[in-house]
Amino acid sequence: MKALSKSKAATIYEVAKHAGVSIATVSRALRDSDLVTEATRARVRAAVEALNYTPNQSGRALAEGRHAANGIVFPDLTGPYYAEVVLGYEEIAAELGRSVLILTTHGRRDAEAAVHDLAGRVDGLAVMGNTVGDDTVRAIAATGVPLVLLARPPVDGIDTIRTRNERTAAELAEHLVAHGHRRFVFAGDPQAAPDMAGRYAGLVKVLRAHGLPRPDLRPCAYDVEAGERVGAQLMADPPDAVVCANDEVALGVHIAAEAAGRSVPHDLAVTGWDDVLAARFAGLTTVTQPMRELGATAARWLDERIGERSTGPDRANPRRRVLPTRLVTRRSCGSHPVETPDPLGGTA
Amino acid sequence: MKALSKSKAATIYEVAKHAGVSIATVSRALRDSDLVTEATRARVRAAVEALNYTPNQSGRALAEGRHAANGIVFPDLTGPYYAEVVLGYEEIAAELGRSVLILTTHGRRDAEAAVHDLAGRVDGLAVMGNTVGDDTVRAIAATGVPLVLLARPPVDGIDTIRTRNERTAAELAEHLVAHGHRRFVFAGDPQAAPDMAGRYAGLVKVLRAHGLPRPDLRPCAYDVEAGERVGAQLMADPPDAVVCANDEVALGVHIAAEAAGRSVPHDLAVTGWDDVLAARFAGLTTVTQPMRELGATAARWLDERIGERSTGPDRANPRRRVLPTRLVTRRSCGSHPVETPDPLGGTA
DNA sequence: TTCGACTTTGAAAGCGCTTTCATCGCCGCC
DNA sequence: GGCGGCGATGAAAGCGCTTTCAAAGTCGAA
Repeated sequence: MKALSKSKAATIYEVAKHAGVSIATVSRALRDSDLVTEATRARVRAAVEALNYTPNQSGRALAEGRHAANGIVFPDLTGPYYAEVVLGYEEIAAELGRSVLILTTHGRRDAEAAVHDLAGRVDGLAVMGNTVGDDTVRAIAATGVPLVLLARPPVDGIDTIRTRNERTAAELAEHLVAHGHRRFVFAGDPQAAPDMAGRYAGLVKVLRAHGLPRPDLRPCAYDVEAGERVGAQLMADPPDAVVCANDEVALGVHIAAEAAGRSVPHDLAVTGWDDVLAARFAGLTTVTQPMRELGATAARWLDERIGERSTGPDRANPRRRVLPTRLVTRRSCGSHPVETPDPLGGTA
Repeated sequence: MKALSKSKAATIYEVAKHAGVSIATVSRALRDSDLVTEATRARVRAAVEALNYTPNQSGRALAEGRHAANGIVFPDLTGPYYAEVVLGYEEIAAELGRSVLILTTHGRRDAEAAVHDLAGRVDGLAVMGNTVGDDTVRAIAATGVPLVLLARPPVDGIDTIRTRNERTAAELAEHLVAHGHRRFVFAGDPQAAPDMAGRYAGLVKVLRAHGLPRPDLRPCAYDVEAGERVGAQLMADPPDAVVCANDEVALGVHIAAEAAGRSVPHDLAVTGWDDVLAARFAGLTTVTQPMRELGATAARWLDERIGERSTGPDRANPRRRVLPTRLVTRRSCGSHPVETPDPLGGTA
């Protein structure tokens, strides 16, 4: 019960010696093989206890030819969006006996190398959005590591899960037009992420269908501060509606508008995307996405692909899935609400 | 450039054969050792490219005797709190050349075993709050894996980083008392987490100092729904102030109060903890914590401990740090504000 | 009592990599 | 022209574990 001084972790050899058996027996006893006597198993367990043994998982991974770990790559954890995806992913991966390695590419220049390195540590990898280029994705897929792309356009024969952007954006746009809005601004960068491109496209399509002018495009980062800056610029000559790439931007625009003495939705409508908690309190019209499910589905698909790898057919027919999203109308989208009895709840 | 059909990842042996060198040379070429000719290196690189080689990190870890990975254990990613901590941790770990393995103990019964397993995959481990018992913490520390505890009372000689709870809670309580509040409720469970215990203790101390009755203790979970339930119960006979364990609970109470026709802060004050984005929009008085820094500091300390392990002295003198927190007063704490020119910003 | 069939255990190979140590050329120098 | 020295490379050991294969016990039946 001491061993504290040793500072070097015990190995299976020491456990074997302590228990008076071979390392093979120790391994079997710990793996719940029924090839060992109860008595032997007890002795081994006692030795494990005494030496405070923790199996080295690298050794195990090497011997088994698998890592028992999955990776996930995303731009950043900021905001609840990615956090929820990761959580759903981890939950299912853990159920399936896999650890989860995370990697954010946020402010890195060596992102591609880091992802490659990660690929060498895992049995399967989920990649979110525009974190790395298609070339890297293809190269990793070619090494045989199962991959699933999240919120990103499909690449070759690789499994992909997305959320519905264009159609729900169109629905949102129709709603705004029905409110009487005519001059639109889109705050966000369609080039920055595929999701954003879809949202922009949905908006553009509807405006065109109604013979309205194209939205004024204001590329910006995806945080409150960026929204505030865009909002402040707009306040000189406010449009009818500002469709924002996500809730953070929308909340920033909201703040800027009020700071400039404009009222939302009286003077202008503002909408977001993601339905963060704050959206509820700001009365922000937005869109909910099943983020947890996005992560969970990725983990399940990967597990299946990893299972397939040894047997059966390989990446013949890639899986594709688009998860539904849902418009949540609150008061920020227009001054004459047709809905929303509960100002905090939003419509179902 | 194909190898797609193989489905089996290339090893260093195949690269060596392809390049016409030994595996030692391949290893050296890839590790940027200056022991190889530029010409050789180029040949190796070409072979790596051609075979789409990704080094197996388990093999490397085993050979090097290190994992080049850190772990972090936390209850759940829900809410921005843990996400931010993880992000700060990952950022620094990545800078230091370490991957990050996450593990949530949320709804698990085998949490202790999972943490043990994780300990066998990493060079260092951060453990948040009440995720696992002290025994497990001690057992892992005894194996020689450097550990750092976050938001948790110190255990033996193990490094610990916390945020200031009791003192800032006292400050908050003083503020509320100054507002004239007398009957307090604490919504949250001091038994559930050490942080919560500290917040409760700070409140109790101040009330006693003022000769006021002890707060009415309402244990609850830490999400909006739990807050709503507690809030609904309280509305029959509203107290002067509801001090909540975190912002989510506070926002729930807020919702329940308004649903019951009570106004915050006119009829009762509500305060939270964490300063989530929504707190700004709900005008919630709360406390900010340097969560990112919490994670970042943990990653740095671990790196140092890992470095020490080979040389120098071991866990003789454990490190301890308490990160400062800061009261953010907004309108929810009292109806006659002494501060806060900007209703959305809060005071510095 | 003896033999075969199980059951339990041990010896050893091998997973993919790093690294020490030895070897092999090659250069410059005496 | 021979030799020491050095730079580049290869052979092989070993990291901690799992697993195959063989050996050693154990038991029941003949």
